[in-house]
Amino acid sequence: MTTPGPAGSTPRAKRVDARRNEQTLLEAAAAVFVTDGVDAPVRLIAERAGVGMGTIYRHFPTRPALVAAVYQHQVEALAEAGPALLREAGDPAVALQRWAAGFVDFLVTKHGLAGALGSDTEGVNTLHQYFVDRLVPVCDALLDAALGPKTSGRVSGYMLMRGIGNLCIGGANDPHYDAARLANLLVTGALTGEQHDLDSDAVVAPLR
Amino acid sequence: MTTPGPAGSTPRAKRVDARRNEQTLLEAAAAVFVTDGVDAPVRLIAERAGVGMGTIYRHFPTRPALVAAVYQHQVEALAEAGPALLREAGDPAVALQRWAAGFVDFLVTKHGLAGALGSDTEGVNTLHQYFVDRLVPVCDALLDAALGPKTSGRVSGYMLMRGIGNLCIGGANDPHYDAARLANLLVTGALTGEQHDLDSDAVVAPLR
DNA sequence: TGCCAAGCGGAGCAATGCTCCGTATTGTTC
DNA sequence: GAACAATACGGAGCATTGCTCCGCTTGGCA
Repeated sequence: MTTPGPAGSTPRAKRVDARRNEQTLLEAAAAVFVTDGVDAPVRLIAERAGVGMGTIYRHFPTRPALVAAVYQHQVEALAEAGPALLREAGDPAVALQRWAAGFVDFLVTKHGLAGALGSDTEGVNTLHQYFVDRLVPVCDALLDAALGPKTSGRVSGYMLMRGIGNLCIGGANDPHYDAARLANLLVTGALTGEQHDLDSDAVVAPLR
Repeated sequence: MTTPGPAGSTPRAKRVDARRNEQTLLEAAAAVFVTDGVDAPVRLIAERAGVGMGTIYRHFPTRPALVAAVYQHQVEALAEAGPALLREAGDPAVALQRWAAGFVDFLVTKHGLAGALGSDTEGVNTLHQYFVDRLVPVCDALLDAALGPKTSGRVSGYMLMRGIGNLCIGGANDPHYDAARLANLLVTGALTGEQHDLDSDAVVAPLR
């Protein structure tokens, strides 16, 4: 459904200036994201690309969509790294730890990406959606390999990834915060299994 | 330094209308936070309190400061729950797990609090600061009790709390996400200790 | 009662994501 | 090569934020 495809009348290819602008925009956005972080204003990207606001929004329906497009390659690489690690590493648990480390590194390298990923507003966050669709199956496969076939209580790849993603928020500006370390601990916890005897009500009651 | 104190000439007590407005504002803010989440616009709070924008900003220098003031009681309760749990529970590890569960419950109950907490912009986020000052020592004490006196490699209370806080971001709107569960796993990981053999470069290299 | 510091309200500023529409460019058709 | 849609472009403008500024009001002391 994403490629034009020969359904109905041929929808006529994009004009060359359109294609060129799309490319220019991707490059400009990538550059701006490096210098100003993923939260850089759209206007800045437009200016850098020598293009108007409207042009951006014709090519990318929303801001997150642009971000998703910029990082598409890297997400792809990460997705492919999963099976590869499983082959190379002897222990599937190690493979999972390494893959998680790679994911963390990717997120913290791009300032603010993790944060942008987390804002699941309205359920129509393209960025979030794209990451989930592409990477969750990979993560699930790693978990399966490490813990055996999925049991009902086991943590899902989706949860683990969202957890890691959230841990990567706000890492910069804070030398005392180490997202990689925390993610490692989280994965360790996921591999270890859950402690089940908690009854939080004792603590929680006085707080409401 | 926060209370007027008898340094220099007595600075004259606040006027009654000012005190009344401050109280009204705290109540209005609490109410709005419940219905609209912690991210509710300041204008809305002012309107609800029947008060102008300026009044809010005279009483609370910045938006996060208002949020901090609103949740002061609960934070206090959570801080006091730490030592209590340590006394009651036989196992310090269990005490830590329970305390963490209470922290999570507090954060997810208030829509968006965790997110507001995370935005450490400019280093002058009162909200963040307040939580850290009051709760980190408690968390450290629990960790000490569970893992013995602090060793160089051990995760710090600060990191653990920030990690848990981040895990609580975006929990609502997503039935598949369970912050409490992830936090539990993270604490389990922290109690278990770290896996040290990761060499993320193998995964990471192709991503940059 | 008169005075004035303390307090108040809300218009206004700057930043941001996104939309709208008049204008310019492209590529097809003759 | 010229005419003419269809497509694409630019950027002014809208709505929403957090926060500031300043003229007016009011509490409380003398």
